[in-house]
Amino acid sequence: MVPFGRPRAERVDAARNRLQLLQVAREMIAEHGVEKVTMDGLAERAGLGKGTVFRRFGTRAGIFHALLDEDDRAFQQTVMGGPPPLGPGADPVQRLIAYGRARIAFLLDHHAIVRAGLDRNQPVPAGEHNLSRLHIRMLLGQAHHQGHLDIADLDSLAVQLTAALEGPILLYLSMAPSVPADPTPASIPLADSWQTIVERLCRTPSPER
Amino acid sequence: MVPFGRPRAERVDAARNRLQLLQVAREMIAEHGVEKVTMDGLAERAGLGKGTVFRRFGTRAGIFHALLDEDDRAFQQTVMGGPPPLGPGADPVQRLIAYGRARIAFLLDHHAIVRAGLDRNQPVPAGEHNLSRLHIRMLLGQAHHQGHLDIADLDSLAVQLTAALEGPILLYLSMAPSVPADPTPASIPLADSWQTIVERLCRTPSPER
DNA sequence: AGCATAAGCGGACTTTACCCCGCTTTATAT
DNA sequence: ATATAAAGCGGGGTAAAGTCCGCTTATGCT
Repeated sequence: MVPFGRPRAERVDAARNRLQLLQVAREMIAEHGVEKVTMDGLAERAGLGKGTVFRRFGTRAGIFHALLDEDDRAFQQTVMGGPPPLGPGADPVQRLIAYGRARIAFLLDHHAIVRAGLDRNQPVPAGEHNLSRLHIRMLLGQAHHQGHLDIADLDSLAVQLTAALEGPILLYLSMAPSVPADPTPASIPLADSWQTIVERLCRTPSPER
Repeated sequence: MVPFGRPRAERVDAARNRLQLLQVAREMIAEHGVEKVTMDGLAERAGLGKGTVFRRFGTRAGIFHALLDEDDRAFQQTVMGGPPPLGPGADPVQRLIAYGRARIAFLLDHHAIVRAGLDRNQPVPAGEHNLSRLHIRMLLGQAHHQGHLDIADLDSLAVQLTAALEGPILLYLSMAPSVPADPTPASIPLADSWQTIVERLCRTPSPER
């Protein structure tokens, strides 16, 4: 009588609508940019009611959050299962450096959506299970275990490194509507100084720089 | 005919209203918290029109920005002219560490206002003339000049250190409406790992830790 | 197949940030 | 002292986020 464990799978109409809304949202972003995506407009264009949109995503930021999640999954795949140094197998310090470079590129690629996903009520899409923070924390733990690092409070360090990595893009980078062409040039100084920070923090065994 | 240089000083009625609005805003924050400060409510309680509020502050975030500026001035004073190691006179690396500790405490003290001042349109109160970034940049320059630091791109490094310092509070720290009592305990791990980062980045001459 | 129930749905309603523009007040030049 | 132009002021108007609640539909059980 009470199907306890599972909260009853998502209804098929709900799933269809969710996908539909995400799809329409991407179209609207491609056509007019994130600023022009309104809840009313999205609902109307998808042929649904506004209540439905809010039920699925809770808040405007939630839409962009869901959008980012889709793309993030591919990124996580290469981090968790791809080839070294990004994927497993390489030295943890090398992986940290590679992760930072890849993450900066990813965030710049998606920066419009990332920023639209910020919500001034509620901390950040990232409070507890921020994947960057978790991954950085894990690599710090491994580095520590292998003797590259002798620091006590790895948790706080991970928080601050995550902020150092993502903060510039989330907070400071001009969100000028110009998403001109090549995000790479902007990313290089950030990536280089990320590498510097990591190398100095962890006495890297092979300072090949 | 055209008083070129100066853009004609602020009118006295405007100045009076500005102070009045700031004062009333503080009262409303003290009574019901930042969330309850609405533009209409503020205008009405100050006995002014809504248009006036927007003219003075441009946006809701602008109010909190102005409020923070007032308190920030005192903080800057102690940084620019107070006793070492926060003020001038101490070793730049020691000053960096002291600055981080002081800044974390300041931000936690004001975190409700700080967060209310964030605006999802427009980068951050901080894009170009973020005082933290500027101060950090200056101290890095001094450290470099004194040979504590041999890094090329001090500008990017300053951006990332600023994010490491302020990001956790701006982004990740739970903005739970509970601003319970003593923000200090939360600040200590952050401050300690800030010190760690700075010390490792700059070959501190006297690692007294 | 039929039924009970939880989930989904829609759109009117409320709240709030922000815009606009005609009127008033202040500061300056003569 | 008076004229004039710029700045300030007010409050009604718009748009968009988010809430509510009665109606509809899928789902799982028998």
